[in-house]
Amino acid sequence: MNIESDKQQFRMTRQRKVILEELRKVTSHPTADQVYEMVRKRLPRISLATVYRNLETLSAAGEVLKLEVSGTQRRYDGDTSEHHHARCAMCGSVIDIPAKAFPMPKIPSEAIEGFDISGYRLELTGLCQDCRTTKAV
Amino acid sequence: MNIESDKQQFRMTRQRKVILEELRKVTSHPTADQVYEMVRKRLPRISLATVYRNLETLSAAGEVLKLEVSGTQRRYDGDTSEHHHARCAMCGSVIDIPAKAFPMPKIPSEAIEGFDISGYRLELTGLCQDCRTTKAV
DNA sequence: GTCTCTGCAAAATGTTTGCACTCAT
DNA sequence: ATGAGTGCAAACATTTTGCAGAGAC
Repeated sequence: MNIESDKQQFRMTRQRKVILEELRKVTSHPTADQVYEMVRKRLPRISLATVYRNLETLSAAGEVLKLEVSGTQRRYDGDTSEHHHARCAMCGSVIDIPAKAFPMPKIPSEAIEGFDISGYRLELTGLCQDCRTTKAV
Repeated sequence: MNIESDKQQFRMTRQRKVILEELRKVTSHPTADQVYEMVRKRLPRISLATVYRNLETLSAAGEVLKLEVSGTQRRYDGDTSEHHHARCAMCGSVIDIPAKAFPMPKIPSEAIEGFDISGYRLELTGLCQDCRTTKAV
């Protein structure tokens, strides 16, 4: 096997570049179709399938995070640094929580009950500021 | 409005009873169609829609938990006591982790960055015993 | 008898895939 | 020039819903 064989395989297409740029711009954790709408303003002929494929590719490459939060739709995050997510029970929006605002216990190095833990995913729930100040429903 | 008006509205139909019984029997966090298969052995004519409707009703009533774990399908848990879940990265199975095996920090009473936290959902990831002992893939 | 619940089928939702063409390398 | 990437449409998987009839209360 060639030493060069594991070089960059991804082609930075216009679509991929714009998707990544738009995702990096926002902190709103958009769904695939929200990304589609954002990107469509710059590339009107892009298809939703391309958005899905690129979000998959970019998350596999570690450029964006694929979030598995509550709700029916998957969400994507352009910020790959360590942080938690909080989801508003009322409006469903997802905001970032800095890791140090809610420090997690260390993962035990020994297996818990036969399960070897390597990581965790924490989703906080509650009410966002908007929904709290607009309590009157 | 009548003082009696908020009495029990749920009818304990045969279908609902069997679904609850089957879910209480297992610790495997089955998906809706797995529940369907379990229940079908006792009620061959039940429909998948009825299973979905009853899982919804039972979770709204607090009798079972509707889990929002990673993956494409929703899972249900007949055990409503406090515990975490760990999902095997290899086979996708979900097991229970007792709350005291992985104690969580207290939720700060003050809002974090404008977000009023009321709860959390923790999903541990790693390898289950089966997949660890069968490392050779 | 009333009104919730059921089974069935059809619809809705979110995501993935096959294919011929395009374009980054 | 090559093959990864694209747009389109169609397929797919999961969940929800409309409706007429059944059954719990």
